[in-house]
Amino acid sequence: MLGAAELVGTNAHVGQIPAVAVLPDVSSDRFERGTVRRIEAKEHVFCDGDLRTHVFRIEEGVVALSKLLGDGRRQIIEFAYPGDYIGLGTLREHIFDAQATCAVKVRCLSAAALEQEASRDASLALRLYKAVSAELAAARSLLVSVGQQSAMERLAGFLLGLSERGETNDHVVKLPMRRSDIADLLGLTIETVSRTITKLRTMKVIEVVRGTEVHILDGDRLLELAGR
Amino acid sequence: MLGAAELVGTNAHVGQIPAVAVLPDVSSDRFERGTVRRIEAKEHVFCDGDLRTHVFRIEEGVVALSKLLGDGRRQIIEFAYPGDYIGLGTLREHIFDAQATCAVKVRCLSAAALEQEASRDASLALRLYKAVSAELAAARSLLVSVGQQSAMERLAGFLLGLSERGETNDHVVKLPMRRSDIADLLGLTIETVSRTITKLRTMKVIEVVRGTEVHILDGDRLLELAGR
DNA sequence: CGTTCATTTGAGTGAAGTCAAACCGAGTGG
DNA sequence: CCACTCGGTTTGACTTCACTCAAATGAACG
Repeated sequence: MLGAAELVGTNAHVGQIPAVAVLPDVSSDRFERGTVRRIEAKEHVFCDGDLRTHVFRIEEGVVALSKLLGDGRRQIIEFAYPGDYIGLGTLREHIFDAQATCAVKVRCLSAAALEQEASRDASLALRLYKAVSAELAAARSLLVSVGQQSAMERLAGFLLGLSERGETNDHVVKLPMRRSDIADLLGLTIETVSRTITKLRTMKVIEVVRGTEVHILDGDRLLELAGR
Repeated sequence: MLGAAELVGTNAHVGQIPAVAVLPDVSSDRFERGTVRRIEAKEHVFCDGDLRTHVFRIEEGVVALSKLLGDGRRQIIEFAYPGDYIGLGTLREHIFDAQATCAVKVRCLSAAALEQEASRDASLALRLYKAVSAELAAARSLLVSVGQQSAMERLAGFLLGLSERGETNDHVVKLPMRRSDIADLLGLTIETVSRTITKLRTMKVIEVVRGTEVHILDGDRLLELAGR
């Protein structure tokens, strides 16, 4: 097993930031070990093309996984929330950017050690399998939305998704990301996202507080609008 | 372990079709065991909502994995080619349709037995992990295309993808699916797919024989048009 | 209080969608 | 062997939803 020292400063993009808490965790669960590291808003956890040296578990905050096209277009693949893993897979290099949308804490796990252990420990390997399966389901569901639904359907679905995941109560949704992040997730532009939110407001389906907090006034209507 | 008999006729949608070849395979590899079953074009291997009793490996032909929306809109998630697995995951029920685009042969593997064995055999679990990881990469790449690219970019990328996978030589691509399948994969309409193909023809980038065979005349140009 | 960055709103455009008709190739049966 | 059908594909005319460009508004912070 790798020592904590080897987990610090290995990624150039966050290398400048010292780990806030170094916890050489003694838990028997591989998923619980590793150092925790703080990453500021807009900083990268890793970049497209980086060697995939670590897998990260989000402890706090939200990380956007995205692909940047040559001309600046960007598709967000998913938002990773506390408890989610990023950097899983079998490729030698990352093929996406992982960028903090706000201040974030991640737990760093050595990818090599994880996979080596998984080749001996079936239950660990199965957990990896289940974790990627969940990501797969999420990616496919987003694909359906982006490929087939209107701006309104996509946004309504997005808000419902957040409210279901929500730590707080079901009809108050905190948006921990910018409009541009939502736009790039849903395959829309900032302007379309904004106009659609405005439309939902004028329809009295939602109410927006300080731009970042959405109150769902009419959940049934929102469900309809999402097409389900 | 389940015997071959238990792998036959368990799926209502193909239950009428007797297995063409019953092969109680003695291979030590779980992935090689199971009966092979023939499925005609347009028949379902499984449906959205079905219990996930089996995992299938495509032996021959192409299967479209898709999600049908209430009003008839459809998003194809991926085309599964020989060697690919469909039905992997951890959910109790399927959440997509799997439909043969042409005559197909699939090998049927009991999902329960597979997962039970994986919980004991780490190398099997790791193979499952890698298989799903590959699907995840494919789904994400399609998502980027559908979310950010123009009709021309999507179609050019699709043709390049086929030519790279191609069994035959690199600049002849067989299309084993209808225009509507391509449209539903790329998040376009039949008409847009057709018009875009026509544009590629008039640009002398491709040539189309009997609607189903695409000859790539100018691969470099096609790469450009795909945005890479 | 001014600067900066994010969001909203407005006006006009365009890429892809819709609806409708023509076309084409493969079968089928007179 | 040819006329007819039938599914799939192509083409045409028109519409629309979301994009682009541009300006106004608002919130956060020194």
